[in-house]
Amino acid sequence: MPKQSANEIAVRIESLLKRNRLSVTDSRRKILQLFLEHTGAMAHGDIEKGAGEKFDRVTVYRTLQTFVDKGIIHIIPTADNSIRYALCKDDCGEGHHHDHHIHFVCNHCNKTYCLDDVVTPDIKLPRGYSAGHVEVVVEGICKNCQ
Amino acid sequence: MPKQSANEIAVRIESLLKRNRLSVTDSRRKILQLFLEHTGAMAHGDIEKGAGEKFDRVTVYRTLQTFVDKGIIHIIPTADNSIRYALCKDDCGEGHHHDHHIHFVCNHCNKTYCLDDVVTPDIKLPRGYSAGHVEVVVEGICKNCQ
DNA sequence: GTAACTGCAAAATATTTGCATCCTT
DNA sequence: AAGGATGCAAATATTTTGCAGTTAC
Repeated sequence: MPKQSANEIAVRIESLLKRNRLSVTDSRRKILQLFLEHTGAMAHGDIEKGAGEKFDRVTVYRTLQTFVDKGIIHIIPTADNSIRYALCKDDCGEGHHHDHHIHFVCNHCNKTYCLDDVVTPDIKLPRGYSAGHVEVVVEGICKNCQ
Repeated sequence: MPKQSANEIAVRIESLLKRNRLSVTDSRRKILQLFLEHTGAMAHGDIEKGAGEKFDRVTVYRTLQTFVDKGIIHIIPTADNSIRYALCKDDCGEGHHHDHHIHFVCNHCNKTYCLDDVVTPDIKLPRGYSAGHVEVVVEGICKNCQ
């Protein structure tokens, strides 16, 4: 991925918001910026802190909820009641997430990654069950912690 | 599965606790009973209510934590911050869970099932990542809701 | 009898809601 | 100007901790 100028990033953020019919506000810009800068997924707390203590916790809750609803970010479930959020690929939209990649949680650095190149497998279910979305979370050691 | 008498169940519960070096107390007995009676996984709230308003919320927290530590139950992550718990197979023990089955959440009845016969797939990770536990949660319509 | 477990109170956290004000369009 | 978004206060809900009393072994 080529390094982007600050300006390119700003444009990208703005277009992402406009495409989703959201007004372009400071908090939304900053939270999206965080997601773009950050490798891996972020928990609510990361976002609150990462944004430079600038805005209210309530705004973070509302902004994340809005982004999930619009398909801008998606939720990665974890076993410890601390869900994490990550950017969706561009083909997600309101009401329809299309994320078919798996997620990876490093046991060492505790980061969560979207492995966009690893597609969720087909799961053969017992008779009578029909599958919708498949969520895969692999836990292990990431490439930076080997 | 043959229907078990109340007595058989009581024996089973007691042996499960003793095998894990836990003292046999009322709350533990009742919570395990709930798990055995209940098809599918339970959230914290289900357990609190299900047990007949009998014991403290704190006891439920502590009991569930103990059971997870001992490998008696396992956690099923969800995307909505409401983790669920389900009984492990008998070969799990303290410090080592061996649950390789997938989980299924029904979008209609909202129950969560352990599909013990469906084994988690092998996931081919990018170079540099090494896999430990793989968690798969499939969302769809269960056999009772078709 | 001793260690382990429970229940209560209270603290610490996390999440949601209402409303007045401010910002984007 | 109008609708949407934010920030603050406060209401709820959730989870954790300390401790004294009770129970299992």
